Amino acid sequence: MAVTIKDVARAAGVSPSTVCRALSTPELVRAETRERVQRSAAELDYSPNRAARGLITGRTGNLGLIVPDLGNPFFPGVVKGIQARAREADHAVFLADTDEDPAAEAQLVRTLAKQVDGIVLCSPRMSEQELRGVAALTPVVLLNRRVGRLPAITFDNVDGMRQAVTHLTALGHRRIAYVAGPRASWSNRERVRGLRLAIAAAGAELVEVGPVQPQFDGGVAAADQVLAAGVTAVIAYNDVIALGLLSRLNARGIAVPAAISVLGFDDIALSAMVHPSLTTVGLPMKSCGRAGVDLLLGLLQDPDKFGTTRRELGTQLMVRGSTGPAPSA
Amino acid sequence: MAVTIKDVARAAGVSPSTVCRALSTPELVRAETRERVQRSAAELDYSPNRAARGLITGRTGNLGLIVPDLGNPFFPGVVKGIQARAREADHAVFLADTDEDPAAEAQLVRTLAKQVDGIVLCSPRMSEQELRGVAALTPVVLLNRRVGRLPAITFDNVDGMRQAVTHLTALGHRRIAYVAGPRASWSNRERVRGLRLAIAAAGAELVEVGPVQPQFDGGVAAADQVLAAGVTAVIAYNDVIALGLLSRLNARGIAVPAAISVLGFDDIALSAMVHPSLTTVGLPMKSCGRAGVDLLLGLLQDPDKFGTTRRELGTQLMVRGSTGPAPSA
DNA sequence: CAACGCTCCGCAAAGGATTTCACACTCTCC
DNA sequence: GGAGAGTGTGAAATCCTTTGCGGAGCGTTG
Repeated sequence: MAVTIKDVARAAGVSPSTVCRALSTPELVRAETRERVQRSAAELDYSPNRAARGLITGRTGNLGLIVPDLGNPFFPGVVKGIQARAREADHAVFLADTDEDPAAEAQLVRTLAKQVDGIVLCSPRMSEQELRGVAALTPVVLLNRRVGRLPAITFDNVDGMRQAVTHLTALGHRRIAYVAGPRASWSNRERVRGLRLAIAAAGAELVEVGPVQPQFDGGVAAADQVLAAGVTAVIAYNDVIALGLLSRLNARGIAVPAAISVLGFDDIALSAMVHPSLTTVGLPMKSCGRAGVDLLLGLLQDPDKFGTTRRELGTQLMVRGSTGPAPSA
Repeated sequence: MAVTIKDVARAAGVSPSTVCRALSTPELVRAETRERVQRSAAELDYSPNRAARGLITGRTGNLGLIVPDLGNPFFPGVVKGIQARAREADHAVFLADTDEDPAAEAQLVRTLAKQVDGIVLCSPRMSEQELRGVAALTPVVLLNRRVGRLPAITFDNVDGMRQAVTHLTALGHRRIAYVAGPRASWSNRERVRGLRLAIAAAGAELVEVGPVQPQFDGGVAAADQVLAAGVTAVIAYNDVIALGLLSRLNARGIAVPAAISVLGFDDIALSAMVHPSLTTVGLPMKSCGRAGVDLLLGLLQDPDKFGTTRRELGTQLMVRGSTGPAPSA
């Protein structure tokens, strides 16, 4: 039923070999023949069966993409970037959502490994050891995590925190709370590191709250501790937590930013839609996805390319309505 | 490098044919042999090359999934449902995001068609004609859209609107605005239909505003028209528009729900996180995804199964903070 | 004892594309 | 005019798995 290389060969009056060459290495076939073949292929709307090709070339033209939770608005941005770049490179993308289950991650890599040329692992939750294990199975690129010398795209969390703290201290805040994300999270550790550096440099004071789940309810739960800590500003591990904070503060009748400033991380679309809108450290999610695919495809072309296998992307503070001058009291 | 059926055959001291049979049709091979083969396969961690299998069986074990925009929080829910169900059935999922481009949809179907057993089309934007065209290429299931007799999973929009209007009229609202989504949207047409029925049944009055883009800014843009219409309640085509409404109303100092009630559609996660939280008609997104995969897999097993190729899922009004009694004035 | 039937397994073909190798042909140059 | 180089094409092998067909071996029956 589907049109095969033989059909094209018959239509063009040549052998399958020639069809293959005319389409994949045109310079090897005489101009006249080439055109005849290409015309026949176009007329029949022929495109090679990728499975059959993969069988012999060893390349499938597919990429795997594993994310912890599509429901977290951070990920769709990354996924879109990956999608777009992969399509440009004529690759299809297998998507798998692990529901935040580290065990499922490793399992899925193993399953996908045989069907793809490489896998993009988005904010993987599994241990370093497991990660090295699966990296031995198939080419892998890490997004938003760094482990040893494995290829990875990350954000400059430290500089992001510097921007955040600079913004807050410029507004007169001297005592700042941080609502921590999961201890196992690499990006949380990086953000804490950057935060401590920036706080120390500014001579300010830091109060750490948490860790909490990086979800709305985590922020809700942390809000009262933040208030009890007597700070004038709070930085959340991510925007979703910050939104939870805003919600609870609002419910308790605390004015934002008049009484307390709130600052998030990620710049998910939602952040601009709430009231007050959320000041946040923006991460280039789409670029991250694109860069990840670029890196992976590069690695596939030239497997021993060391050196540029890791990239760090810049961040940008988005100042909105949830931060303001420290209360003069 | 990868372990093939021959490796297993050698290890077990049988032919590749026997290995294949022992693993896929165990009853055809003697118990003793079967166990030996299965043990060897397990030891070598063998699993059949799906591309090679697909080449001969004609089934790839892959499904395609096309969504207009992952950034719209409605879709990740559906995608997660699809993911989960597909994985249970041991199928992998190709994901493609069209960025709301109807032309890309048709193109992607054509590209994916050869690599998958069937495709789930999520809220497709393309025309009925194109839709029928691509349905001829490969088995297709529609989600959130109905066209002729094509297999489809939809929501009971009419009943959803009935619930919404019943809720509002019970609160004393008599004059209600509707902010319409895109004219080309099937679900918008259905919602309008249900709305008119319910409004007529309740003897209330309807003011239609829009259509606007189904995005935050669309809601922002519609808010002032809604206010000018002198209504006491407004129903939005979807939650994202409703959030835009809330934002603009808040900016203009209009109290919600004291001065005006706002009601959305979809129940995206965000709706519960804003202030006031959004009353909305909840759609079972995950179930929708699961049902779509079920339908598709059923169709693949038995291609001539007419009758149960279309399902409509119930909706559930989620009453939250954005709706209240009509102002007594 | 011969014939038949059954079970279990191996051989070989098939599926679609790529690639190596060899063949045929043209052209050049001695 | 024939040897050699170079170009363009086809035949056949290969990738890995599945499956129709047939053969070997054994047990049963007339």
